[in-house]
Amino acid sequence: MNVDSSGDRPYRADMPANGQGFLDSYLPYLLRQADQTLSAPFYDTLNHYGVARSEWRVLAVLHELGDLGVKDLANAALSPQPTVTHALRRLEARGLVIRTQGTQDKRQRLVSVTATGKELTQNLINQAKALETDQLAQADDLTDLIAQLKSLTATVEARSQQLAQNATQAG
Amino acid sequence: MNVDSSGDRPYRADMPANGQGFLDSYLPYLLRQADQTLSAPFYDTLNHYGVARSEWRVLAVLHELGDLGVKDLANAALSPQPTVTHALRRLEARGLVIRTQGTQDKRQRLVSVTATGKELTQNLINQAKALETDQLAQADDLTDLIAQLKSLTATVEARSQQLAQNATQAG
DNA sequence: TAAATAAACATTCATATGAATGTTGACAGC
DNA sequence: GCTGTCAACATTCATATGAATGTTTATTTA
Repeated sequence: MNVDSSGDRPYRADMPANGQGFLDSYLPYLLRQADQTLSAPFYDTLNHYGVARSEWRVLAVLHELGDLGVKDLANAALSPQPTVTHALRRLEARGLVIRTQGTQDKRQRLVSVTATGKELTQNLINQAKALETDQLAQADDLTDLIAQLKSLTATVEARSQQLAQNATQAG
Repeated sequence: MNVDSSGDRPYRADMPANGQGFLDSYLPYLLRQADQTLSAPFYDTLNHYGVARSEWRVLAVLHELGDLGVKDLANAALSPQPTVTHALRRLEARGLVIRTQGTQDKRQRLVSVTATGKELTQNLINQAKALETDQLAQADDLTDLIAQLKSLTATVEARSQQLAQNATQAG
């Protein structure tokens, strides 16, 4: 594991040599490292637009899935519900989304993106795509990696469900 | 992209169908999703020990690499320097680490883990390993995935360096 | 060597985060 | 139709986070 004391690259580290450590092959570490390395330049973009990361995640999900309730939004945005509610309040204050009362279930709040919000979202997505394209130009083919990530998540998710099931039965 | 409004699984989402969206194949999203799905149970463990995530990252890195200065620590822990300094203050207050003045460079603070800290770290790592083993029991072989992640990070990192280099020359 | 510059770490401070909890509405059993 | 239970979202509040900046020591330059 090489930390590179000299170069000026915050948030990152390489870790080859040093024998077989723990972190060296700890998946969450590697996943987070890859995420940060890929996302770093895009975070500058978000900063430029004054958009928090939680807000970006909400916008991206709404773009992907259309109008959604807060719970589904939180699930898809990989964020806790209160974090999403806070983000929505800020986005609504900026006129980027609107929350309407649910028709069936009056507890629900259906979140939709305004025209302005859609424009901003599209800009952000374009930028994200452009950055990714540039970054991955030199990289190997990724279809395999993507498939493995999805499979991994699905498998672990299923396992977690199974455990929750058992816990419920056991009481 | 299926959000699953019913089941009770915060922080997660599956996203198959719905055609080819953006998020659906956006690597940072998939990486973060995998990370969260894998890490979720371990976060309960951290909670149980009263250890913040940033603190865990610091301890894990120190375990892996031995005594380190704050900057190298921050790099390897994938965290900003102020975050690490805060974490260190808390860890030091709990008697889990100590900071000593650097011998060569008196600006540096060499961070080392106390006996208590090492014990706690070992417990946490054992728990992380146990959880991971259980989670990945059903999963396919991961050596390939790990290699791809490392390669991806290295490639993108190199590209980023290259850009920084050009910027400096141009400046 | 004095001065300017930069590097390592600490500190300040505004803000995002999320755990805990509150509020409102749905829904089951009676 | 009541009553209890649960679900969806909002709110409160203590805390982690990190950008900006300060302080101290190295290092370079004149």
